[in-house]
Amino acid sequence: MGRPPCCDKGVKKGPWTPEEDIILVSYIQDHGPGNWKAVPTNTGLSRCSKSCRLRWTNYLRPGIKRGNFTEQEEKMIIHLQALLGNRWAAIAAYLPQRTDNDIKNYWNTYLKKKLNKLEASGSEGSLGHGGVSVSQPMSRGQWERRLQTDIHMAKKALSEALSPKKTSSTFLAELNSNLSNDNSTASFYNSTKPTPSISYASSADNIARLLKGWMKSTPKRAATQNSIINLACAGADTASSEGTTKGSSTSVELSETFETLFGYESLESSNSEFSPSLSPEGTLFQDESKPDITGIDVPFSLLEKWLLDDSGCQEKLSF
DNA sequence: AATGATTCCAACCGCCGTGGG
DNA sequence: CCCCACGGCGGTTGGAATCAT
Repeated sequence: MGRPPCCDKGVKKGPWTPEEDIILVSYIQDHGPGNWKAVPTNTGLSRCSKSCRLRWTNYLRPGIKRGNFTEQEEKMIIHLQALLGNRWAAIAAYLPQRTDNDIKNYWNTYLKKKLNKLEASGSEGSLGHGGVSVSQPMSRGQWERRLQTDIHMAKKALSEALSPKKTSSTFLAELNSNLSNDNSTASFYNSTKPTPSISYASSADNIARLLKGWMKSTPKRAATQNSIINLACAGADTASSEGTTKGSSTSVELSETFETLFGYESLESSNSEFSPSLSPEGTLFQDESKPDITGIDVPFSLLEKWLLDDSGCQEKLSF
């Protein structure tokens, strides 16, 4: 039997208006994201719950970077797509500022063509393992083993970082320092060149910014353990998981450690400006759309380094 | 300038997993 | 157990924007 449509007839479809966005954002300000079923009822929006959730997670949620994928992001997507397949939500976990929908669109409209073009032009191997359809000098199994090794190393590094000598603030300071010192990473995080988007996109941005002060007044509501981990690690469930390590004991321990170490207060004090890169608001909200970061194992910078490190078997991308 | 083709992306659709009753 | 509601995910689509002729 077919499942009845989630949306009754009468619900509005199509593009969201600024007014609808404001209503939705206002509601989420008051109640926090979640319980989407109740959103249309409580707001009077003629939208189905899924539509509301999608609008929030893909567009209105703070901390989203739109358009202009950097070369680093591009590489990461290619790498991760090769590793994980079309698991866009998992891939998006590694690109905290991007939504799965965005990545999926980017892949389907741009990267896939690029790769196909490369393949057709005979520059086989130029992507190394990165290209899905490009011949792979290293087998998937080999990549997974390498990944495991790197994850192990990353865990070790994380443990060191979490040693009692280091306070959360120093760790965060180091993290920030790493992010800003590493050229590739810095450019990755700081490339906030505004999208030449339509006017409404900008206004949606502004709507998201309305939330700037909200989390500070209601920090606990949407703040979860994972979101805090998100800030430090920025997602890493699937690298090791691919059906294996979600919720592993190590992950849980690390999660708990993070939870203990990083209270909301420390996050708040370290970020007064709404930053698209390391904003607590952003990451907190990202948690709503990417909650499945339970298997946090690897500091993002390390994983990213690995992903972008082509020394092993990756040649320079030359599109 | 007009028009047809192509690109891009926001939003929708339908399936799946999960948790509560 | 089974059923159902819900949230999440990946695939697909419609139409606006852009490009080519």
